[in-house]
Amino acid sequence: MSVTENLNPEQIKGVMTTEGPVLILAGAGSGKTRVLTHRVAHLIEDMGVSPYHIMAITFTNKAAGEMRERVNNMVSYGAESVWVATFHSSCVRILRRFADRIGYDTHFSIYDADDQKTLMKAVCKDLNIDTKIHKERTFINAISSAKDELLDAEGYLAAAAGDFNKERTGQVYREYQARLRKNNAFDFDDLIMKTVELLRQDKEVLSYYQEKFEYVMVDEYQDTNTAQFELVRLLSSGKNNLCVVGDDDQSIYKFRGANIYNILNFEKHYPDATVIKLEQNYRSTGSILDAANGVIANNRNRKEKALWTEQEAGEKIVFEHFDSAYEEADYVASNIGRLKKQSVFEYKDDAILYRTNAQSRLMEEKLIAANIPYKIFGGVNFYSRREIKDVLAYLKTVDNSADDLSVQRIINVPKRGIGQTTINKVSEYARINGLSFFEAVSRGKEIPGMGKTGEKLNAFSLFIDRLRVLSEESTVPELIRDITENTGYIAELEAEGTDEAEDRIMNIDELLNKAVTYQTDSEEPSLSGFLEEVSLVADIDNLDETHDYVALMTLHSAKGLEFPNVYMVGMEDGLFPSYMSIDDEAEMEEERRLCYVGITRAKAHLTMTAARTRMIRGETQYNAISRFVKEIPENLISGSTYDPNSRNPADLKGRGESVKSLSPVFRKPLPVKNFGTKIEKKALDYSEGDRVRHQKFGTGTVTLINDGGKDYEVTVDFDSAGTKKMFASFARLEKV
DNA sequence: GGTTTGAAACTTTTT
DNA sequence: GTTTCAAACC
Repeated sequence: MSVTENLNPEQIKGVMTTEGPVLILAGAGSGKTRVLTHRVAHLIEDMGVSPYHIMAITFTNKAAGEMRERVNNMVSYGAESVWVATFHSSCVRILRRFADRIGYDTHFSIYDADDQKTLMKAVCKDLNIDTKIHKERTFINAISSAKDELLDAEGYLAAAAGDFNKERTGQVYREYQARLRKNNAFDFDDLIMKTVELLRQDKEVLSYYQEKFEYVMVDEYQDTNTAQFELVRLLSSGKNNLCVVGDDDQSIYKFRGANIYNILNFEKHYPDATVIKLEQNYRSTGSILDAANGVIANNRNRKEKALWTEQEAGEKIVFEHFDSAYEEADYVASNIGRLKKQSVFEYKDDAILYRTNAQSRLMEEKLIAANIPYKIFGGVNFYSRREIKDVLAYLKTVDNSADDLSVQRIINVPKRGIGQTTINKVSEYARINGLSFFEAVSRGKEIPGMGKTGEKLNAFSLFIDRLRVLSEESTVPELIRDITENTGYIAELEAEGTDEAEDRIMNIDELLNKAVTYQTDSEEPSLSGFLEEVSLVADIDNLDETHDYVALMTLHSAKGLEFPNVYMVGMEDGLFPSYMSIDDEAEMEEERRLCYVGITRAKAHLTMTAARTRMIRGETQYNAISRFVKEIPENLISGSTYDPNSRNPADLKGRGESVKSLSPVFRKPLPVKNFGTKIEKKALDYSEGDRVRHQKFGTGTVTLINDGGKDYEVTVDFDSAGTKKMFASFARLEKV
């Protein structure tokens, strides 16, 4: 088949312009993956380029997998030799081969956010920094940003001169980095930065890759950071055939160091660049597209473009406003159920998108109640569960005994009678003698003052040594089985007998399944390879085509996906846009881009919802309708509770005005729902100064009663539970 | 050395 | 409302 079949003229230009730097500005749903895959096929089939010389970098494994599959279907043979990988796994691949050239062992560990925090805690302790005052996270974030900008510890310290706080961070950075080095470990940011360091330092390695990668393509270019840009620049500067694809309107990872100027200034970096704009949208209906355009038009800092579609307007966007987040979730669940029953949409057509992971809980509850299958992506990562991290720590210990963090995590899991005191002694011994923690453990009996515990240390090190021998010839699943059985880890959980313990056993089984899959699917299975795979997968990578469930995820995770029927929930100022970004224009624009991403995920139908009251961290919040909803042209919106002029109920309450008299939405009776959260104002049988009883907090004295219009807000000074503010209808206080 | 309990912090987004 | 962490107790 011809590679230009079914492509529009601009797409064809993107496919055919193979030489030199190319910037493809691809609006949402404009077929950028199509262009990229056809481009690869064109290079191989029509131009005779060897697949070995082609590189395509993506952000997620899912995107990489899709591209590989589609290329596979288009070219006759050799597609598997194309280097299609994420930024991080590309770097791991390079480092696994050449890390020894920058002073690391190629059996390195990869540290995730939890590991970083543990390590940082130890660093702060050593430097006598009180983590109550200076949070580990603050240091980690500062170091991460520095690494995104390719600034090492010495550079950071040099730039910090005179600034006391920055100097402290610089010292923390230096020590943190020394520890990573000692543990033979990289954190996520290191993977990129150290690869750049390797390529800059070692001309041989650099020219090896420059000669290899004759054609380099980068997807989601708007989300690259400075380090990633430099990596791409280095790798592609052999033949200088670099093609980047992105959409500045979908840049949503500034907080992670993404540098939007990489795309905005691409033509400055590469003055001879060909710029191609893909503006025809093939995904969404006219209404959805107009809504997205209406919102994004409010951003000032963007490249002008006009996304258009040949599709009809289709259905209007539905907006519904509820009294509480419960009612909101209930509406979404019953709506999904109804559409399924009417055969309008399958479950797999539906996605519920939210700003924060915490919002998933309520949705989950209502979906369970409605008996609707669903799957939550993101949130608590499978690989960050305790039992999984424990098993992985064993594997990391076997793979890289210099990884003190992993050794210390499992040396007393399950309990072996090796406590903190012993660990401190061993650490001290290791430090004095310049050994790794594990080496010190092996010499446990030599450590002064160790006594009987020395035997326990010895037994542990022999166990690990045996595993290490075993790992030489056995498979990863065998190794995991050996660990969980011979340590008594599973037995301990079984003995516990709680539901939670059962869940943990199931999770370990799941890990075992993944190991089996890895062992059979991978060309050259190895322990390092398995550990690498589990470190670098994102939850979203597991969303497949054949599923039969509703997908729940954050707006961030949804980038790059599409669904026929999308619900954007929690459309409230303070939640989305987040209160964190409300008085910063740049951050507000990023939130707006996030909204744009959300809207453009929808193909046929889009519903937005908001709640007047919502519990956040145990406190009730009052939020106004998101400004983004109001930025959508009014004629595109329908919905029984839509009122663009509705005001924040909290503002009204403060001035003692009745909410009812001001906001027309409140006058419309909402359909009565048959669950117990409906707010109903009833006369109270107690007043200020009375003694009352609460189910949970016990007895107390009423100090204040506020008329909030719809409900009374009662402040009670409890005898033992302190002062609490609550709504009368929820609190069900009893006069005593 | 291990377990229990209560306070305190946390939530914006993640490869 | 949940999770994490330290102190106090066993």
